[in-house]
Parts: sequence; structure tokens; C-alpha cells
Amino acid sequence: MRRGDRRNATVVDVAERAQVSVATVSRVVNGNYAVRPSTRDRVLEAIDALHYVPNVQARELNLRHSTTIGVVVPSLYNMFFAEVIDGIEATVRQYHYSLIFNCAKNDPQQEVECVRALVSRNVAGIIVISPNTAHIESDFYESVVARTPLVFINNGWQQIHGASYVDNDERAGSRKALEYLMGLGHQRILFVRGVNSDSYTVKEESYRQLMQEKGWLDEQFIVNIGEGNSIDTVEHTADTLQPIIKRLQPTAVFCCNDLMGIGAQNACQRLGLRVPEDISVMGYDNSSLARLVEPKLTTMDQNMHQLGQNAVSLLLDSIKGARSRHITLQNTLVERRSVASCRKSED
Amino acid sequence: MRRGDRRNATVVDVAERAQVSVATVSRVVNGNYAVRPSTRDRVLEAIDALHYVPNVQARELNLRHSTTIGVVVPSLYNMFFAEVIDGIEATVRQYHYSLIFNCAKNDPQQEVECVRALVSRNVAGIIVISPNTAHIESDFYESVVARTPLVFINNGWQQIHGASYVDNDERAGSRKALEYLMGLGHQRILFVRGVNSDSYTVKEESYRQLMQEKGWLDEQFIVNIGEGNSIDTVEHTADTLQPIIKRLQPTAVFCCNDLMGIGAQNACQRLGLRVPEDISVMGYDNSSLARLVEPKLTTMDQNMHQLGQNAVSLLLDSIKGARSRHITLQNTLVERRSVASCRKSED
DNA sequence: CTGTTAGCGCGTTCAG
DNA sequence: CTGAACGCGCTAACAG
Repeated sequence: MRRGDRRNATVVDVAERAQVSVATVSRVVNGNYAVRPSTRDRVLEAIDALHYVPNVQARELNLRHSTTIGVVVPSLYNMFFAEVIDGIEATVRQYHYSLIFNCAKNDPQQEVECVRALVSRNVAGIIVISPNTAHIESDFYESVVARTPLVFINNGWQQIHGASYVDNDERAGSRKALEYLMGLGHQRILFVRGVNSDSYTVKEESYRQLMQEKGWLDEQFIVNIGEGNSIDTVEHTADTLQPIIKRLQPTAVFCCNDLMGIGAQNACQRLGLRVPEDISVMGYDNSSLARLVEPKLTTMDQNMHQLGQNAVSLLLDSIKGARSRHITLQNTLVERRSVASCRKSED
Repeated sequence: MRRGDRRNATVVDVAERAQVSVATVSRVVNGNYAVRPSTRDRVLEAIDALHYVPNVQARELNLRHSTTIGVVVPSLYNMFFAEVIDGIEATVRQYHYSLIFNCAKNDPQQEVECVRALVSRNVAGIIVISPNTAHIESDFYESVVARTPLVFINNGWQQIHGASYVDNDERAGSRKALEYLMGLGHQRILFVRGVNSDSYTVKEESYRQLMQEKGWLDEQFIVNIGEGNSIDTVEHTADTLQPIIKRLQPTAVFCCNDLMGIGAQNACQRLGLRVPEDISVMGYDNSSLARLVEPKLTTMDQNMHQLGQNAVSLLLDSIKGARSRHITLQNTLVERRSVASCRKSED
């Protein structure tokens, strides 16, 4: 069946067939003004017969307000993002908005392009998840926010005037996690981070500060495994950590996300180390990945779904003209099976 | 900074400032007709000064052709989908199209609503991944395809006239997988499937046929664990399988996707069974999840990225007026660590 | 209750 | 090379 030649029905077609004006058609479609039942039925019949579907694009052009919002995400290979998007999509659809989705492939340059595309699509607002703000000229986002409401999710660092934020307090969260580990007697704690996200840096600061306080800080224990959200992060973390764990003999390893946590667990397994008996591993995010592996990962919950919901609320408020706001969520510890007391301190 | 009151600049504003007509502005923006350099510069200057961004929506309305395509997916909690979407998004963006994304939450009803929303958004075409065709009145998709080009990914079952398809030959793939297991000496093969996707049924047919041929078919060995793409699939599979594996003592378990495969592996672990020494576990998809766990899952590769790319090509062709096509990809075996020869047959 | 009309922002004839 | 005018599909006045 060839198609495309056949023009889709418009209000005019419906109006003709129902012997009414276009205004009446519009009124029955939108149900915002009274229409005599009998003419209403005629219009409905025509709509049905012609398979008429209103053109949202045209309506929005007329109304000068869009009902689609744009989302840009660094990657889909970390369940963390998938879960945030899941929350966003559900909330957006509930408000009868649509979602234009863009993936920046962990690349600041592509992030900028994605946002630009969204702006020219005339979206009502934009949500950027874990932006690479540090690698982007700061006035870029400022020029965006001057035109389109903007919400950042987990942008630990830079503040764009006029944008809204929904963040996790990753500084406090990582501190909580580290204190938990220390409370279990761990001193030799390996810190594992990635690149291209401010959240790693925030966590590293917590780590440095805490370890400094205790006098345990050792630069060797801070390891950067590079890209932290790609398909290869797990494998790469495992490969990188294997020799390091062997050499440094940490009793616990704190990872900046669950992907790295799983990688760390795999490294231990290869080394013949039992988790958590011989070494504890802690993740961050509480993505569904954390429950996939055995032993299930102890981790900090980032409430991805809430993150998404809140971002949409803030954005919708902003679209309605409210001023920008800042929501900070607290991360909670999720104790599972990958962390235990430090053996050496128990002896 | 409050915003929204300030109207964004349009062609008219630019034209005024540059002292030219709107037509000229349009010409320099689209670069499709010659414009004298000096006026061109004036226009460019005005565009810059006014922060003018073309309104794609208006342009498309005028041109009567959209450059956004819609995707609906059952869930994001299976990496399989995330990877297909990744492929789609990359390809779509490369052609300067945008992607409207909808998640049907594994619910046929929501799938219909998502597609409807896409149609009224006036998208140029729609891709539906793993549709629930069996649970949807067949004329729904027929009415959609009469209006909007449509491509299905992995819709093993029903054929909608006029739609394009990119499928994996899961019938042959599952057969290949099962024969591989049998070639390793396995007879007591547990078959694990889910609900709400035709692909499970296709695989079950392969299983039945093959087991029938060998005279090994036993209904008890076919288990349906319910929803196969949710956040709880892994856990639920593990819980369901644990008693069954104990009772039936299979030497291998074949799972319809990697999520279930991981669940099966976890069930074995809880039972104190070593994979693959005591029992083999095989997944399906070769999603990135398969490489996360230890031992890494042996599985059938569904080439998610290619699936996405091909779907976009087919859709774009369709949009240009080409007739519908059908691409079938072959699944290839990916041998990793979760499958071994059957012990009992080696004795 | 209903019809007529203007205009959303844009690109494209068609004349100059 | 440039401008005036039309229309994409729709809704919101404004009249009746």
C-alpha cells in the first residue's frame, strides 16, 4: 500500500462534510464551547468517517505554546539514566505533554547540539540530566535559559542563573557512605571515579576531606577509570582495578556509581577475593543493576524516579511562569550484601 | 530571571532590523537561493543580535512534512531496549530528525495511546519496538499505517499490511541455541519465557518442536515467569526458578532474554549450583547486561544497534514514498562462560 | 448556538 | 537578486 499522496483530513474537510464551519469543528474537538447535540453528532460522524486527527503542531503554532518537552541524557548504558527517563516520561505523559529525547553520547559537544536542536524545535522546556557544564562555555546555557525554561538534574557544580535544579546532595551522600564504611572499621578505602561529570568531583572532595581528617589520605587510593557511563565501564573498571587492588590491598572500595561497583566486584572475584568477606564493595545510585548481581550491591539510593518527577514539576511550573527553584534530595543508604565489617579491625 | 513574557524573535523581526523582506531572511537562513553578500551580512547581523532561532514547527507546517519520528518501546528496564533506542537515536539525529519517545510500560493499552499521541503529533513516521500486536485489535495498526509510515522491530507474529518490519529470525536463533545446548549433551533443558510478547511464543515453538523430535518434551520444563522486561524480572525469575530447578534437576536452562538468564544464574547460585560446572545457563539478546555478571552469560546476539539503524532506514525510505519492506537479521551465538558440556553425558 | 475572519511563523511561488 | 502575497491547519475573537 503506497501512501503519502493521500492528504490527511483537516478541519476544513470535516466542516464540509458535516455542513458546519471550521469553528464548530474546533469547538467539538476541544469541547470548550457549547454546541447543539445534533450538530455535534454530525461533526463526530464526519470526524470518524474521514479519520480526522487534529494536527497538534498547527494548534500549538496558533496557541503559541508547545506541549513537548525535551530531554538530553549523556548515555543510556547506565540504568541510572534509563530510570530517570522512565520517571520523566511517565510524568510528562500524565500531563499530556510529549517527550523529545536526545542522547549526547557522553560528549559535551553533542550535548550542546542536542540542546540547540531542542530549542529550535520550539519545545516548551528542556531537562538536562547530568550535564557536562564544566566543559561547556557557561554562557551557552545562559542564552538557552533566556529563551526556554531549563531544569538540570544532578548538576553538582555550576549554577546557571534562571535555571531550575533538582539535585541529590551527593556531597552529604558520599560522606554518609564513607562514614558507614569507616564505621565498619575500614581504613584502606579505594575511591573509584570517572570523568566528564561534576558529580565525581563532588564525591572526591568528600572523600579527600574525610580521609584527610582521619589522616588516612593516600593519593594512590584515588583512581579514575575514565568514562563512567559507557557500555564498557564495567569491564574497564574491572581491568583497571584488578592490579590496583592486588597491590594496594584495600579492605573496601567505594565506587561513584553502580556500574563501577559491579566492575569492582568482578575484579575482586577474578582475584579470588570474596565479597564481602575479604573485601567490601560499595556502589552509588541504587539503579536496578545493583540488584542484578550476586552479592547484591550495597549502595546509595539516588531516587531516580523522584528525580524525574521533580524535574518535570519544576519545568512545568517554570513554563507557567514560576521563578526557578532548587530541590535537593537526600541519598539514603541501601544495605545489601556487598559490604561487611573490616576483618582486620575485628581481629 | 522571569521569562516567557518576552516574545522570541521571528523572521519579521529580523527582516525589519535588516531592512529586507521576510523572504530574504528565509533565503539566507535556508541558503537555497542566491542573496547578495552585503544584504546577507545585514541579515546575519540581525539574526545574531535578535538571537533569532528558526521555528521548526512553523516551517514544517508550511512544508507539510515533519522531521520528527516517534518511537514506542515497552520498557526501559531491559537494556535490550535501551540499546535499540541508542541505535535509533544516533541514526535519526544523523539525518537531522528528532525523536519523540514513549514508553508503554509493558501495557498494550498504553501502547495504543502512545501511538495515537504520536500520530496526532504529526510525526513523519513511527517505530514500535516489540509491539503487543497479539493483544491489540488488528485494525488499529492498519488504520495507523494508512496515515503514517510504520516500522516494527521484532514483531514476530502478526503482519500489518503496509508496515515495514525489521526482525530477528528468533525461530532460527532459538533453534540454533537449543541445538548448541543439545550438542553439548544437554537433554533436560528448562525453557523460561515471559508474557506479552510474541517473541516468547516463537521461541517456545522452536523448543517444542526440537524437544518433540528428540522425544524429550515434558510440559513441566516449560515455565512462564510473567512479565519479562520489568525491573523485577531478574528477582522474580530467580524466585520462580529456584524450586523448579531443585525439583526438575535440569542440566541446562534456556532463557528467552538476558534478564531471565541472569535471574536463572542467581537461582542456581542460591541453590549452591555452580554455573557452568553443575548447570548451564543460556540467555538471549546479548544486551550489555550479559557481560555484567559473572560468569558472563552465553547468549544469542540480537544486534540491537543494527536493529535500530535498519528500522530508521526503512522508515526514512517509507517516508520518501518507498513501499514497505521486511528485513530479517540472523542471531548469532555468543559463547561466553555460562554454558558447558553436560556432565552426566560425559560420564 | 454558529459562522467569518485574522493570524501563529514560515517558505514559496510569482513579479519585478 | 529582492519583495508581496498566499497558505499550511488550527483557534480565538467577533458578530450574528
